[in-house]
Amino acid sequence: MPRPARVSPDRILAAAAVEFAARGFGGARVDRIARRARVNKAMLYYHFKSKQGLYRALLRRTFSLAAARFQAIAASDAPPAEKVDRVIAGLAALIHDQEFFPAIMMREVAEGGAHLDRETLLTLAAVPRAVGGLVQQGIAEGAFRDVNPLFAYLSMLAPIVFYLAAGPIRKEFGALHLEHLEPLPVDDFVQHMQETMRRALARTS
Amino acid sequence: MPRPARVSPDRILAAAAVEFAARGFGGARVDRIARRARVNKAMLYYHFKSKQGLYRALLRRTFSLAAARFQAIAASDAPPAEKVDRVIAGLAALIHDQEFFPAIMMREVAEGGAHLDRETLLTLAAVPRAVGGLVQQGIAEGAFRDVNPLFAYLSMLAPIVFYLAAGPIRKEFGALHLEHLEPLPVDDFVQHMQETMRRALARTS
DNA sequence: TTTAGTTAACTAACCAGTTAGTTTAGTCAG
DNA sequence: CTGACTAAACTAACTGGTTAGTTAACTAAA
Repeated sequence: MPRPARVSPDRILAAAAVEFAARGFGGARVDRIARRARVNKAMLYYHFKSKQGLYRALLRRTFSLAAARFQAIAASDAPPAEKVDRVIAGLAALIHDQEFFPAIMMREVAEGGAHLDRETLLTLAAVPRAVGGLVQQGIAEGAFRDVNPLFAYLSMLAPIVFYLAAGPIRKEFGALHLEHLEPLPVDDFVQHMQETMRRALARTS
Repeated sequence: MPRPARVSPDRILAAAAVEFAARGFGGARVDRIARRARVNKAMLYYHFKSKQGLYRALLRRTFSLAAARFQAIAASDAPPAEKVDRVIAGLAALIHDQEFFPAIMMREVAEGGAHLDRETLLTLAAVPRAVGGLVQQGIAEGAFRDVNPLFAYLSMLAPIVFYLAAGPIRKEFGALHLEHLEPLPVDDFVQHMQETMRRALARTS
């Protein structure tokens, strides 16, 4: 029988999330992740084999969480417009629990998936597929006008990711006393995006 | 009189743009930038003092270009709705010329402006201010409904930046034969965002 | 001669990954 | 029950390659 782990890999993943979100794959330091997780660096290699392996494990876990959430919304029997509302609010809620998500998402997009293997890419792809499918169904039902589902996916989720990733830099602006760039409640922005998408997808112009 | 530079700092900036966009500040290697620019590494330190100095110079140049473009649109006498159309198309055009822009922008947002000094932050802030001002004017003129200008800025530009930054990763998806994620013409997406924003900002629901 | 521009070679620090060895929990023969 | 045995969990110290930044010598134009 294997001796139960005293150090859960979850603690390493949590520390890795902070480090990768703040500095990116190339800027992240394995020693720093180990120190933050209060774990010997070799334990990290014992559990995840390499820096890349750790990174991929983190992304798979994160993206599958997001995809599951959106698939559940798509499978529900709410009207299409309400599903879109829930997707937008759901992403904001997901990010509330997983603060590192937007930064890592934006970095990985910027990097062109350079550190991802086939399996991780497939997990990531499930996210736009779930949302795109939900939009397509709304079009088929006649609830939405005829838009490209991938376009709709991007126009509803990119602003949320951007807004929440930009929290720290808005704080920097605040320190410079720049008007009109003060932080505002997340819920207000969620509502704004819900209204925007309702108007963007409505069949009657 | 100073001997004219045989190696223009512009070539170093161009090489730096590629490297920083592809790998981020932490992942970028100064030697690689120097090699790509066909310049001795010491020349890079001669002109830009440090890796950080080079990075900041690149961002200042890029952001001031974007801000100037949007300020010109804001100052024109077109109707507000058309100004928004032009801002969206203008960003896409800017990125067409400066392919590295979306990746660097997304990374810097993710990093919370960690490598930026006061001057560079002010240059960056000019971008949302120009666009936000244009929206506010539209509201004052009664052409737009009452929305938060910063929210409008984010919802119109984040999807464009995201879409264009995601080009490489969409290519990866394509290699895995994932349906509905194939690359589509940029102009189609620009049109989609113009229509989305026209609907989102229209005063009559 | 002065000064901006340029270079190859150097260095001190850093960093991903390894290794060799220790501890601990569970197994099982007697 | 018990003590030898096993394998997973864990650690401190190390290694070899890399990296940002420096230096000192050189070139050529004014």
